[in-house]
Amino acid sequence: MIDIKLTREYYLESDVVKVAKDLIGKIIHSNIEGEITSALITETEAYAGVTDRASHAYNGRRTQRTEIMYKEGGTAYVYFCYGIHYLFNIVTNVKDIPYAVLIRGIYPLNGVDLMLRRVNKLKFDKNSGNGPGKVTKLLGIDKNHNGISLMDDTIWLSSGNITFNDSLIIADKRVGIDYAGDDALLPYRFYVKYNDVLRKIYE
DNA sequence: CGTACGATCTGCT
DNA sequence: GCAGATCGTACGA
Repeated sequence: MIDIKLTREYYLESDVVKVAKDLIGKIIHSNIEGEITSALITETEAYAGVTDRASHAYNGRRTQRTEIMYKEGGTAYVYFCYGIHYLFNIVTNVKDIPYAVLIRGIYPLNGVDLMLRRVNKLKFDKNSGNGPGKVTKLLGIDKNHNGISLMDDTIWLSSGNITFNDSLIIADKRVGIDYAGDDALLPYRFYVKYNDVLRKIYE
């Protein structure tokens, strides 16, 4: 099975929740100043645009920051949070519909030494890639990557060659959005249980 | 212009 | 388990 870069069509999908789930098991790659890393996507969250109170674009909010979310699917939306962290999102759907998927967890595959250096650690454990702030740090993503196209060769995704059985993918409510009222209860977060497949790759 | 706070992580207790 | 770090963004005055 060949590892194929995800195309524009993939990101134009209108059901952002479906994309969030489908991204589990895909591979994310970064080439930051010639330093290449890749990792398996293990946790995501969907943000469903203008009707989703948890979304930055709720109620059609358009500001300098959120403008990126209105771009065509396949665009990177990177923003700064808690004064410390950059969070990486993938814009989906067609232009002017501000849907996005937050990447919350990865397992390092290639460029492991480089990633360890970036987080100043000696070795990984299975928690090293869970948390959206850790994801960007491991991959070397920061605000310079806000707005770039995932068709380019800086940050891109590929199909990978792993398919997780549906029963291994858990849907749950999203994290850290208590202010979103009822929308905080929506099962828009997806993650794969640490399982034998991962153990085999990772240990 | 001033201020409140957030899609969090780490290290120490 | 909790406080501290640390700053861009949004919004109201």
